[in-house]
Amino acid sequence: MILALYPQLVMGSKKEKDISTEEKIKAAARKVFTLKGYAATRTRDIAEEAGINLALLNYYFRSKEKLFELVAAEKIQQLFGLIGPVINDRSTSLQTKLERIATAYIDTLSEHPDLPLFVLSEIRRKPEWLSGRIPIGEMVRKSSFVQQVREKCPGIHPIHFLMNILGMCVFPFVSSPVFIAAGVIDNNGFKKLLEERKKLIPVWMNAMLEV
Amino acid sequence: MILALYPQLVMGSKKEKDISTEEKIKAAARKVFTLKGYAATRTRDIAEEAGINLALLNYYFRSKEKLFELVAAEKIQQLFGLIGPVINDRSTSLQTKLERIATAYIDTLSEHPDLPLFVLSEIRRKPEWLSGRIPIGEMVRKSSFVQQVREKCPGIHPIHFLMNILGMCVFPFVSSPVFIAAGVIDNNGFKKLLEERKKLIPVWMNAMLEV
DNA sequence: CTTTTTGTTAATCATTTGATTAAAATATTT
DNA sequence: AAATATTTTAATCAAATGATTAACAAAAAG
Repeated sequence: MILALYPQLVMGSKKEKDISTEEKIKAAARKVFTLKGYAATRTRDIAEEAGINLALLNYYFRSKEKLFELVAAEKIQQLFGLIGPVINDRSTSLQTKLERIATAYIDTLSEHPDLPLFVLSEIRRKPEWLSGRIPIGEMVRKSSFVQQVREKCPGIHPIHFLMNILGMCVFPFVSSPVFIAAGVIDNNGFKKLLEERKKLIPVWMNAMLEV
Repeated sequence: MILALYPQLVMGSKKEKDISTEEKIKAAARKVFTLKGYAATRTRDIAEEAGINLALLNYYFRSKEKLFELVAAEKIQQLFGLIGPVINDRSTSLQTKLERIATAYIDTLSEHPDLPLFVLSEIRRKPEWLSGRIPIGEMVRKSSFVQQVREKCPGIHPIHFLMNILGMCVFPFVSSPVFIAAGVIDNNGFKKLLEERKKLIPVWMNAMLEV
């Protein structure tokens, strides 16, 4: 009866308004956490961003930590969820996979530019976070992608090529603040660069695999 | 006479022991800041790591912020100082430059694996930090490297290739916690991979430039 | 309409944390 | 050795911050 403290945990007890408020907080948390990281984020920042009273945050999510874990899990899924279906698809050629990885990552990260640095930082801070979840290791090793790379280029460990394509897709986003602050390129130039890379990266990857 | 508060600022007033203590604090700050970032670092962590009283930190460096700026400037220099001399050397071939960049970065980052994520995170947090310093933009655009890339591959913006080689060198270090936590590779495998990459990256870069 | 449950707020707590102070210890100068 | 200057420490401060509480408002149930 009085056990409906922490509504998030009570299935079916949600009313229209709850969802709206809870979602407002989650959206604010996503924004602030990904922008500033866990340590630099104050629960008051999130509350303000969400336009709600600070106490509500704890009412819905109990603690900063709990709210963060929710957001982090979501973000990790967002980043790594992309690659699984592509590299495991046995019906596509290696060429197609390379094209799909490049466009999928560049398109997604264009809309969430701070996703990679956030995830990489937080996983380094707490690696066990990832260890527990989906066994990415298995998935990668048994993937059709690794199989195809191994056939095409037997002398070299396939992880090299996974690192290369991910690096070429992701690195521009983690390094863009540097390139822009350094005056090497401006915001529009960066956008144009990304469009070009969608087509260039698969071509480059092919060239590397031919070596 | 009593103006020797904050000894760091008073030239020539340093005694043997000062340097030792000051350096102990700086070394601790380097370690903790690069490992945890600015926000997650407590001055007490640094004091403990250095084996000194907390007040001494403020005695020597006035504030957390000041100490951090010292460390950050050093780390930024450490990361970007590497590339300047190489890409500006007009007496070397493009091939040689590629080899030098790969070995310089992989060797340096092998000893300071958390350097890139630290610098990238902190520059994103405060981009004006970089803007004020050395004009990297100028240096890159006028570099012999960019010149040579432009000649070899006129159709494609040279920044692509700068991003590619930096990405292929740096990305393994920022992503290694992920690959290791995910069980895709272990620590020894990672070391071996890095050794291989020193030779492979220049070869791959050449292949890309031929496309 | 009354009662009960759920959602929201302002005020407050307890802890953490960056920084300071005043005094003690150590070194340097005269 | 005495006087002075410098380094180090323990104790403390004030602000920031995550979290709670108690009261109130709104909604749902009876």
